[in-house]
Amino acid sequence: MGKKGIQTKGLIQENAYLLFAEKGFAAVTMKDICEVCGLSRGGLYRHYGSTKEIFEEILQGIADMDFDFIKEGIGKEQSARKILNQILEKMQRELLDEENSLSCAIYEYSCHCKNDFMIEMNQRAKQKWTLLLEYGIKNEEFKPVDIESMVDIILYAYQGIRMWEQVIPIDVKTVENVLEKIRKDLVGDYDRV
Amino acid sequence: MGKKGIQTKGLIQENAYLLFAEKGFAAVTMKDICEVCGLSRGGLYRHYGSTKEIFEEILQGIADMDFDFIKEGIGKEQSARKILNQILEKMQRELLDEENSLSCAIYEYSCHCKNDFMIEMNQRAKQKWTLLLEYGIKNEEFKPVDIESMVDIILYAYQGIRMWEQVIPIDVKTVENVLEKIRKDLVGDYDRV
Amino acid sequence: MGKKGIQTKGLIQENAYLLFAEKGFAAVTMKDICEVCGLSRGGLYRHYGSTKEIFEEILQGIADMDFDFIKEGIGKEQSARKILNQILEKMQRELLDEENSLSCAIYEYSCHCKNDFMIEMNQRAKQKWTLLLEYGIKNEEFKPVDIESMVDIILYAYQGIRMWEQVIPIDVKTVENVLEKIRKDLVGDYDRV
Amino acid sequence: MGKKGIQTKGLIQENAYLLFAEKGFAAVTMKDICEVCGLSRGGLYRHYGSTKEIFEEILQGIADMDFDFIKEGIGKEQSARKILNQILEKMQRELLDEENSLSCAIYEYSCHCKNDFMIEMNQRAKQKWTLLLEYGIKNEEFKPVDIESMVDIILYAYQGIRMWEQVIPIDVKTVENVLEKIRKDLVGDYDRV
DNA sequence: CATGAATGAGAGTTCATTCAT
DNA sequence: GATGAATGAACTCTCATTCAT
Repeated sequence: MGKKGIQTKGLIQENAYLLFAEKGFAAVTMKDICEVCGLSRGGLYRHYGSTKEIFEEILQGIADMDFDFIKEGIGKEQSARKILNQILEKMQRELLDEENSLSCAIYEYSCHCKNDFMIEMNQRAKQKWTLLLEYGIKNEEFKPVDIESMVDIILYAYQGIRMWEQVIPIDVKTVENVLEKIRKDLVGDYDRV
Repeated sequence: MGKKGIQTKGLIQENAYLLFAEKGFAAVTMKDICEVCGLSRGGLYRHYGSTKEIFEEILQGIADMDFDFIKEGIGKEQSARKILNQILEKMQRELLDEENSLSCAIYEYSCHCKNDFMIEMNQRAKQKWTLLLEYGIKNEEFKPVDIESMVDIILYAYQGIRMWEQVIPIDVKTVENVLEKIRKDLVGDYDRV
Repeated sequence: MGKKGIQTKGLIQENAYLLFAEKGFAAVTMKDICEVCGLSRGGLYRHYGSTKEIFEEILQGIADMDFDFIKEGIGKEQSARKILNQILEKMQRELLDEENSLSCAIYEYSCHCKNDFMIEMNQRAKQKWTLLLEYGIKNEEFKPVDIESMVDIILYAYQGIRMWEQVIPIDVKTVENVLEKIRKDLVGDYDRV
Repeated sequence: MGKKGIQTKGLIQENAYLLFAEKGFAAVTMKDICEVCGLSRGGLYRHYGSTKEIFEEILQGIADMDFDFIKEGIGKEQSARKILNQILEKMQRELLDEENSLSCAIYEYSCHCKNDFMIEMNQRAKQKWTLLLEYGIKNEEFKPVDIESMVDIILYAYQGIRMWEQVIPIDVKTVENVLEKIRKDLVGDYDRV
């Protein structure tokens, strides 16, 4: 594939992303994508054979950008509380930027095209949180919670909000409530960095 | 509308339910519903003008069957812990019966047809849990948690699982973990009814 | 057919008339007629098998009410000019009451269901005018015009206006122009009754 | 739009014209047009979204070819009588070629899709005739008739025949009668070019 | 007589997909 | 690589028409 081809693929991904964020997965047609990309039918098909294919490449791109700073932080022997705060802040930012969220689309995609993509994503997230909790508890920075339960509730509450905010208006307060409860469950009331 | 008509509407709802549970909302066509109901095109259109219409009637039916036993329980001055256990058991049953869950469909529907239905459902659920927590705390059956945070995390964790179990395999353990954590946060380790 | 049946047929004709006047012939469906009559499908079909059937009965009713006062007038040896004025006034009234005109519908019907109905109507009209012109010329009340040409131009100009007023706004002036020219061609400028 | 597209549009217009002339406006479906054009459904929709759209383009084409030789003739200071004879001959040719007349279709179209197209066509025609009559009277080639009445009767009689010949058989004689009367009203009996 | 449920044919419309240019 | 014309399948929706009640 030449330089031009790669460029066009990039263009397609960018425009398709916005479309998926806006309309979900199933409602987006190849025709729609042609239009937002200013590309002809044949032109699009030269690069991708279906919306599924395009979507999967977008997902792959996202997965690759995942937050690796947990591992990094632990490697650098940073404070567990500091890492926790960073994550919670990142989560908050994401939860409040509902606009450009692919949540709907990802969910629809997953329901329709059963595959292991989501399973992997989920496992990765679980692993990271487990790592962090073990690290924090070992260092006596976190309370000795039941790690498994805690990780489960963190992840599903996060995902729950992430998805429902597409459907019902969720105010900042709710997001703060949930994140704050997580923080308290882990570090108690002592402090807040 | 005669007796026959009501019967047919019921038939349509039952069959459509299964279809929506299986395929989500958007992927179901009027034609599909015709087929599963053994009804002709015109016959179906006699009763419903769109999948949306059918889906909304199904949702309404569900909403009407909502768990009112919280209010009842409080009215009868039952133990808060007993009520809690009942709810948690109900939630568990629902979470483990992923097969017939409309979660996907509801979510898709909500994303595509923005309306107040979900908002109402959410508010109702919040109200009920708030009621229960206030009641339990007042009676000193529950720990004096921050009610708002607790309710938020309960609901979103529940919804998070409910939805993601359509996408990734969730084992019984996870469900138990989450529900158990909720129970512990409220009543501590003392007992389990 | 019982009394009730005749009543219902009358009801159907009245309501269908308005519908045909409003929407033309082809655009009216049996369903539409059911609705305006407040009748069920089966109920309507008991009386008429198609819109064509209904329309033809309506037309028959109209044809029967045709202006027979030309013959009457001549029989009573009335003045030809007086009869002419009566007819022209009647035509004017009809041309100005475009609202309830079946023109569109009749035309559509005729185009689609070629039959002799229109031919008969046309011939009858020609006969009557010919009669009147012969009578008037014989009595030296009318100028000695070429009867055939005159009758043709009268009838087609009338029909032309009748139809086009459904499509373009025709002002009173135009109607008066045309009718006045007919009068002048026949009786000259002497007088106006 | 490429060369191929323009070709196809032309093909569609030609074939659709014949269909409209045969069946009127409303009775023609997109499917019918597909068939006569030997085009697939999607292929037709590529170019036109509805029969209305196609019909309007055909009408536009006709309007553009309108008889401009009145203006030309006057510009070249031709004899008014000569111009009149040309027009009358053209009208006669049109009135006798009922086969390919869009009259029915235009009328139906106008009844159903009220718009200014017909009004414009009508005004244009009136203007031209008025121009000619003024010119002829000024040059003392025509009798000093009342221009407005005369124009009205000419146009509506013409339209009347044009439309009714779709419905009732009109013989050559009738057409000649009407046109001859117009000629006589204007130039008298002196001569015939 | 009248109702309204049901059938089935057919029109409108939209797309994924292919292909000549 | 890219264009846009064309195909054909699938879906939505509307009716004429029938029939059990």
